[in-house]
Amino acid sequence: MPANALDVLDARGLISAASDADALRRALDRPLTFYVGFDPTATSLTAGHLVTLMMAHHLEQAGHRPILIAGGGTGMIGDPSDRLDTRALLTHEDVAANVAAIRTQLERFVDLSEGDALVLNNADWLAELGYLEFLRDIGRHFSVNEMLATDTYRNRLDAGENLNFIELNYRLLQAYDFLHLYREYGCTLQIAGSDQWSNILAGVDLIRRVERTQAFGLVAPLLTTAEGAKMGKTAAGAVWLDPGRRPPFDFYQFWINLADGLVAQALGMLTTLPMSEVAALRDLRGPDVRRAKQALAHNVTATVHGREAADAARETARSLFADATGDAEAVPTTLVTAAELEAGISIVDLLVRTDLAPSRGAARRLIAQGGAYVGESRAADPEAIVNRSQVPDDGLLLRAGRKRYHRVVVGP
RNA sequence: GGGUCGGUGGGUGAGCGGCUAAUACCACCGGACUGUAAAUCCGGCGCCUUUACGGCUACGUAGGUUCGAAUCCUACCCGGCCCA
Repeated sequence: MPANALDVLDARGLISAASDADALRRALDRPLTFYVGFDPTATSLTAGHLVTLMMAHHLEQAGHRPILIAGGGTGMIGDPSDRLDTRALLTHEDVAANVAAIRTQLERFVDLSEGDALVLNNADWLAELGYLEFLRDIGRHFSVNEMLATDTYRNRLDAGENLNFIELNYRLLQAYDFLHLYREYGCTLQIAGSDQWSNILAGVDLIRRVERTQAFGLVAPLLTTAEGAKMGKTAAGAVWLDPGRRPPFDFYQFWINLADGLVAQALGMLTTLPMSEVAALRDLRGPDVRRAKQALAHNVTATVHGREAADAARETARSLFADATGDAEAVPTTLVTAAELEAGISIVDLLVRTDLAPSRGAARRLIAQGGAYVGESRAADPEAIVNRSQVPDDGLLLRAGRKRYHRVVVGP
């Protein structure tokens, strides 16, 4: 008899609230169908989505059926949760493209190849809703007083920010999704991050009122930075799961560079390591915390980008930061044509080309402040030119600051 | 629809005719120290360049007044509050 999924999630620190824990535990004794939604606001998911993806992963492992919703319908609206500003509306085309792109990423976490796991687009049922019908059948179950009393909406009002009608309706649509999935697929559990708690409860309530059935909600704590900000974004941009937007090596490095205080939590929530191993890693102190970070980074990178990419990232990181053995295979690479190199490229241009500097001015600044390296040597002269002869066959390694690396390779 | 207040750089938010590429704080970047961590200290943080008391662009949008405008005027767009 395998452990109850609720206990598995709880042990990993993935539960922040459950709508009726005792009844849910009983329900999880037998296979059930659960769902989790993702807003298609970009062509890639980010590190911030990992928490719910892992929840789904563990539930599936425990024998439950996942339904993953790429929210093409709700994505048209924009979730106001946790935001004080109004979201920009996405076009139909954007949403469709994003949904398609995200779908492939979901497969990393949930096995869609066999069994009856589903990926659905809620636009399929939301788009055909009749307004009058929706108001009459669904809208009547929602109290505006109650909605305005919840943090999500009250914060907006208290802050003197605009809250438009579209956003007020987001909750109804999400609740309707849950109802629809219950009716069509027998889905009785919705999971998400804790910012979705009240939206989920709205769905649970709706199902109870309309179907006279108990459904459940389960939310995970949000991983936050040391400052309490939502994790998953850095100044350099979001931590995309798409290898094209955030190379696996950089993704690995993101986890290595995580603040110590977050490591214990992240090990439980985001890795697939057995809890016995997690417990041991959590006991590490001082410089040894790096070992925990390596385990974290490798495991998460392997989940997202595959074992091979994770191994390569780890080897490269070791050679760059530890022993300087091994090679820098996995460092993000930019191709520069032989012709360009024959003519010579200024170091400033190269820093911009490789995204190590956002502008030429920033590149000059970087050099002036002593933060730019070409190979092993610190670049002192912003006017310096890099020639073909300076680029070895395996590429010229550029460095910005202490730990941002990029390689230049002679291309066609 | 009426009244009123407001829209400034990634965020909060000063400035209210020249001294302002624009105070301050946060975030961020580089250096030192370290454990590829945190804290701390130092420097930086619109774009371009021949790096210069240089050029260009920028304070919701479009015009206007002025030798000179983020700062004044007009119209429009967007938002808060009050009234309907």
